[in-house]
Amino acid sequence: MDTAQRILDVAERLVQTQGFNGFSYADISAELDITKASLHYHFATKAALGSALITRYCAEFRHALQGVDVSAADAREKLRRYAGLYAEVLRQHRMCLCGMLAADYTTLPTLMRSGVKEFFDLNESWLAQIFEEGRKQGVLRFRGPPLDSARLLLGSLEGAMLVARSYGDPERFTSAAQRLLAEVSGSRKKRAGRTDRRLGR
Amino acid sequence: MDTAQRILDVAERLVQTQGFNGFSYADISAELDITKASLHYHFATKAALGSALITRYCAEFRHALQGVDVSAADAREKLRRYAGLYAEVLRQHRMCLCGMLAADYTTLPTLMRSGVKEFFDLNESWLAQIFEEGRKQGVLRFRGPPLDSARLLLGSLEGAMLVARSYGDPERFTSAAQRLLAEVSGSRKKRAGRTDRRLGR
DNA sequence: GTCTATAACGAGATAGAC
DNA sequence: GTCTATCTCGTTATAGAC
Repeated sequence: MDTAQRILDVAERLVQTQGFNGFSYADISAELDITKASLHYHFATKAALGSALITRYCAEFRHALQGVDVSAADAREKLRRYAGLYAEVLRQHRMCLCGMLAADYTTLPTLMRSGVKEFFDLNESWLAQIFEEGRKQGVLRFRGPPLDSARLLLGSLEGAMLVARSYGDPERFTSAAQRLLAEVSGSRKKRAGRTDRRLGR
Repeated sequence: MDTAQRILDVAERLVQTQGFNGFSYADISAELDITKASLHYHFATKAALGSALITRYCAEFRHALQGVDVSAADAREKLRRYAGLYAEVLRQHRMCLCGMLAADYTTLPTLMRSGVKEFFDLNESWLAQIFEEGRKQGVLRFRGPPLDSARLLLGSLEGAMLVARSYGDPERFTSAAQRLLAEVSGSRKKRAGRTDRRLGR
């Protein structure tokens, strides 16, 4: 497999678990049995490595969102799958890459800052589109502009991940996510024997 | 003023803006015109400094919550004030101390990890109490156990802060917080000329 | 592409004088 | 309590051989 990709794989996991200031080239070097000097051949600076991480993460996320678009039945189901993407990340004991970088934000090089915002923009515009679509189809009921709901959902899921990970308890996330989806999509039903719909896998 | 407190003040701001791995004793030293060696006199290790930060932050937060308890009229108003506490932190371009430390969680010494969870526990149990009180008084309507609502609100506010801070846009937070409070407290009204209730200050 | 070797610097921390 | 001086180690990054 491509060395650059293997480096990105390890670095990605390290950032998602320890933050951008919580790992070093030495950590990657140790895991891949490649010297630090070789790492610098592939990614000259840590800033370059970080930017590459974000670019790849955005591309993969875009792809995942397209997958949700084509496979989910309606807007409500798309939101469930979207939350499922986050749940899957958390299941690997990771934080969202850009959620983590948002914490490190003020210490990041300019290019990485832009990348983090691009990720959020990408998520917000996709979500806004889903909310708009769901409102039109009558499957989602919510107040205000779709973009507001999109931002609320994005921020809330990031925060739920952040806290849940500290407790090492993914169930904290899925519980919050389910409730959040119900609130934000305007479900009115008060069912006693409620079917516990799972988020993703 | 007490030197130890001045050190804590600077360190607190640095953690809230740059993360625990994003600042050093040298940074504090430069700001206070005190040598690094002197800092070590007050806080022997960075871990000790970190633990002291959390302890003080928890105490101050506990105090703030008591203030909300005695001054706010009803449960709904208490939640608004609670969100206002977060808004005030963000206005200073800071992240919640423990929200930030939650990102650094895996790299923290054990004592600090416990402290972060204590902070979250403190918030959750206070919020759960408010939700329970609000339900009893009939001013809040929500589904499920009060603790679930508490966790949802805590995580969502932390996440909204995290994202809003990246954009340097506190309005992103207040907007999300208002909507969140409406959803989580079960307001049903669809008002056209809605009074825009401010969060705090 | 990968290596050895090393530079240049900053980190957390300590010894001991004042 | 605060200082100077220093230690040790880890950090990002480079030079140059293979």
